Order: sequence, then C-alpha cells, then structure tokens
Amino acid sequence: MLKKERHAFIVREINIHNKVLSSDLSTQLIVSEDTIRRDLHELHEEGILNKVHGGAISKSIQFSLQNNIVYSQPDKIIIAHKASSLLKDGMIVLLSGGTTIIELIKALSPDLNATFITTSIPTALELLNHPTAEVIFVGNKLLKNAQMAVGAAVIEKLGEIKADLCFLGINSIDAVEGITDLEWEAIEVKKAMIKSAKKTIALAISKKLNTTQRLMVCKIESVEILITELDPSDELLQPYHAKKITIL
Amino acid sequence: MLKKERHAFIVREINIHNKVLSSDLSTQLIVSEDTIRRDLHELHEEGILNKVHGGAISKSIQFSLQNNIVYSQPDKIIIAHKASSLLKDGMIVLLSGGTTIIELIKALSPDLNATFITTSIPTALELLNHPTAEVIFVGNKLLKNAQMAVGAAVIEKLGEIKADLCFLGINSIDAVEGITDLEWEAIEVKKAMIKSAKKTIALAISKKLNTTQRLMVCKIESVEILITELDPSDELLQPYHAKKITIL
DNA sequence: ATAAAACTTGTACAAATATGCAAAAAATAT
DNA sequence: ATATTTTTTGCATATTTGTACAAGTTTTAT
Repeated sequence: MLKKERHAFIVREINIHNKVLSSDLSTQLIVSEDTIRRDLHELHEEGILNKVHGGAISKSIQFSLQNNIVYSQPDKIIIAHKASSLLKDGMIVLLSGGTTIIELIKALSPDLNATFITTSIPTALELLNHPTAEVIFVGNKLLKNAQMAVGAAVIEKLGEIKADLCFLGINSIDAVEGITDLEWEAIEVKKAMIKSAKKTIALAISKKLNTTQRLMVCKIESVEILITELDPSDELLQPYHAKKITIL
Repeated sequence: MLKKERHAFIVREINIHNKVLSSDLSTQLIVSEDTIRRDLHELHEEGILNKVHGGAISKSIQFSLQNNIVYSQPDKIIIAHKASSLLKDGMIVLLSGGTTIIELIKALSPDLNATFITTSIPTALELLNHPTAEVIFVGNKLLKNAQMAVGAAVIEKLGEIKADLCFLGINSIDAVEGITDLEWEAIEVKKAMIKSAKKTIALAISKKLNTTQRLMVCKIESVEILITELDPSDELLQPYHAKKITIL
C-alpha cells in the first residue's frame, strides 16, 4: 500500500470520527506504528490535522477550544428578543445574573418604563445603560464568582418585594429534577426571587435542557414560562409541555 | 480517550454551565481527579478557563471593567500607591466611586485581608477581582450617572456601620470651602460615609485642588488625610497644611 | 474550630515517541 | 538489464508523556 493511499485513508478517518489512534491505524493498515507516526507527522506538517500523543485529532475541534468568547451568543439573542416581548410599562421585574440576562437587557425597548430589581453586579451595570429603566440593587455581601449579592439581608429584602415577573438565567433544567445549580448561596437568592414574583420565566439555551446539577433551585412546576432558542414545537421541549409550562 | 478530547469536553461543559467540578468531570470522563486537575491546570495555562478550588469557571463571566481611557491615569496611580499603604489586615474600609478609587483597588496588595463597603457599582466590580477582599455592597435605588446606590435606605444602612477608614474620590476641594460636589443624592451618601468612619482620606489629583462646586459634602476639617500626586511639601498644598491636615 | 474536600508532591509504570540504523523497495541512470 | 541513488519501512533502544496512587498539606465549608 502506497504512502499516499494511507494518507488518504487517515484523512478520511479524521473527517468521519474527528480523531484517530496510532494503534488503530497500525492494525487497519497493517504497518508499524512507527510508519503511522511518520504519516501523522507529515500530515500535521501540511496542516491537515493535529498530531497529539496517541494519535491525531481534527483541526475543527481545536477551533472550538479557542472559540469560547461569548458562547452561544446568537441563541441567547433569540431568547432575549422572545423574553423582551413580555415586558410592559409599569412592571416591576426581578432579574438574576448571567449572560442571557445581559442579552435580555440589551434587547429591551429603549422607551420601556419599568423598574428592575437585581442582586447581580453585571446585570445592574448593564441596566444603568438603559435610558429610562429604574434600577434597584439589593445589596449585601458580594459573592466573588457569581458577582452577586447574597445572604440573609438579601433574602429578607427580596421577601418584602412584590414583583410582576422574575427572569432567571438557568444553568441546568430538567423536566423531572427541576431547575438545579451549584452554588448554595446563589440558589437561596434565586429561591427568594421566585417567591416574590407573580410569574417566573426561565431562560435557557437548549444545551442546558435536560441537564442537572447538585442543588435544587425549584421544582419545574414553579416555572410559568420557559424560553429557549428553539421553536416551541421542538421535540426536546415535549417534557415541559407535558408539565403545563408555557413555551416561547 | 485522548487528552485533547477530554479538554474539548471540559471546554464544552464550561461554555454551557459556566463552571465545572473536578469530581463531576472525573466520573463523567472516567479518569482520576488528578488527571482532571492536570487538564484544568493546562487549560488555565492556555488562558481558556479559570482554575479554582474544586474545579474551574468560565472566563467570560469574570468580566471586569473594560478600562477605557482614564483621565490623568499616571497621577491617579501615584495617588493609589500612596493610599494603599494606609490599609492593614482586618480593617473595615468605606470606598466611594470614581476612577481614582478604581486605581486604588488595583494597587492593593493581593494578600490584603480587609472588608470593603461601597455603594458604587464599578467600585464593587473591581473589588470582586481582588483575591481575598470581602466586599459588601450597600444597595438601593441606583443613580444612572454616578452608577451608585443612593437614597434613605443607603444612608440608614451606612449609619449602622463603624468603619476604620473612608476613602473618597474627590471632585472639588478647597481649603476654605471644603469638599464640594454636584449631585445632591450622591453627596448625601458621601456625608453618611464620612460620619461612619474614624478617618476620612480624600484622594484628589492636583487639578482638583482649590476648586469649588455648588453643593458642600463636608468642611475641610472633616478630612484627616489628603493624598495628591504632588510632593507633600509642594506650594499648592500649603493651605491644607495650615488646616492641620496630614498630606501624603 | 474541626472534619471533609481539594490540592501538592513524589513515585511508579505503561504507553507513546524520537532516533539511529539497517533492510527493503522504488526511482533513476547507465 | 544492472547498478546506483533515493525513499520508505521496521526494529532496537533510550526518552518522554500520561495516568494513577499514596502521603502529607492546605483550603473550604451550611
């Protein structure tokens, strides 16, 4: 078997499986692993694939490693526009943190006259750019990673509020397990926000559907509206339809 | 499974959920936690994510102020370094808003263990980047221009605090007229901060010396320490020496 | 302030790799 | 056709890499 043929075979394998193992190729092509290594090395030099310890990997996968700037932003913008249609003048609205919520704020109509309440610093900062929004920050001790205020004083203050809507950026949502998250203190705040609002709207890109994490924020029944970038009739959303949740 | 594949998986998880736990990844990828730690460490070195105790978190969520052009920044950095020498472990410190205060925060020793209290959103955001600082945000209605919390609830809350130091970014200071400013609501907050701290330290670039504005924050006698970028013996600072203010 | 979880450091071992060399194969020249 | 050169391949060996485990240290925590 000619070298060129081996190379063609290897490239085909990479295109199909995104990776190849030197050991596999050695048995498939009936040459020594040394030869495979040399082949992969050459293809790497030509920029056709990425040689790694144990085999080689498609270049496209390397792309996704660097492409982490604003993950799924187009999806989040779709969600933001769906969500913004729910807001009316005079409303009092609770907002959590997260990049999806930031997109929602950017998507707000510039002449919307609503009052927004949040405990997230980035959310507050973005809200301040809106020309007419009234912004209330419920403060206390700030959590470093989540960049939000947490603790008993926050919970108490939120308890005094009667809001119309509560928009939650979601980390994990599952039709059975409900909304789950990782940080205990942040979850306590989200619970309080849900309790203080007439309606809770969950915003989640579809990749977060049917995933769960360690700690529960609320049961799925506590969510009135679920917004994803998908069409409401999408297969993935059936379990949530079944739970009588409005899907936008 | 190749190492790069694991890396790609981890990055995908980070992009979806903003954070990952080493323990979760260990079970999902069926490798030891050691290996996960090494992976996260490598990805951290590559600048793809932020390694933290127990796992890793997304970089994109960790956004700070995209520091635009700061007026008179070199002077402000000099001031910041002088001011940071006043801070000791265990102190409770009040901070106003303003770019000089932001520079002060950047100049803090990374292992300083102090508690900072502020009503300014940009100040809070910058403080969150400090590794050990405890940050407390006194929240309420936010003022758009000043990007800070104001109002009776803030004044009341500040009244309950007993702080060691209060650092004020100053707009106008004059040996006769004292510290003056423009926005009534923001001034009320500064007054309350001065009242709650044992010592008040005014930070001002020399261009703001001997200028006055419409509304008074406090008399010059309320300031214990004045910090400018000038040498303390500078001609311009004589009027303040005469008022028994410590000049750094 | 104590226990659990996570981290560091060092060790061990297997898998993968690099390198030099010689045999085999292919290309080229005579 | 045969000899000469060049390329390719496989093998032995020494080296590096990737992973897991263990012991001791640090950090975190509901």
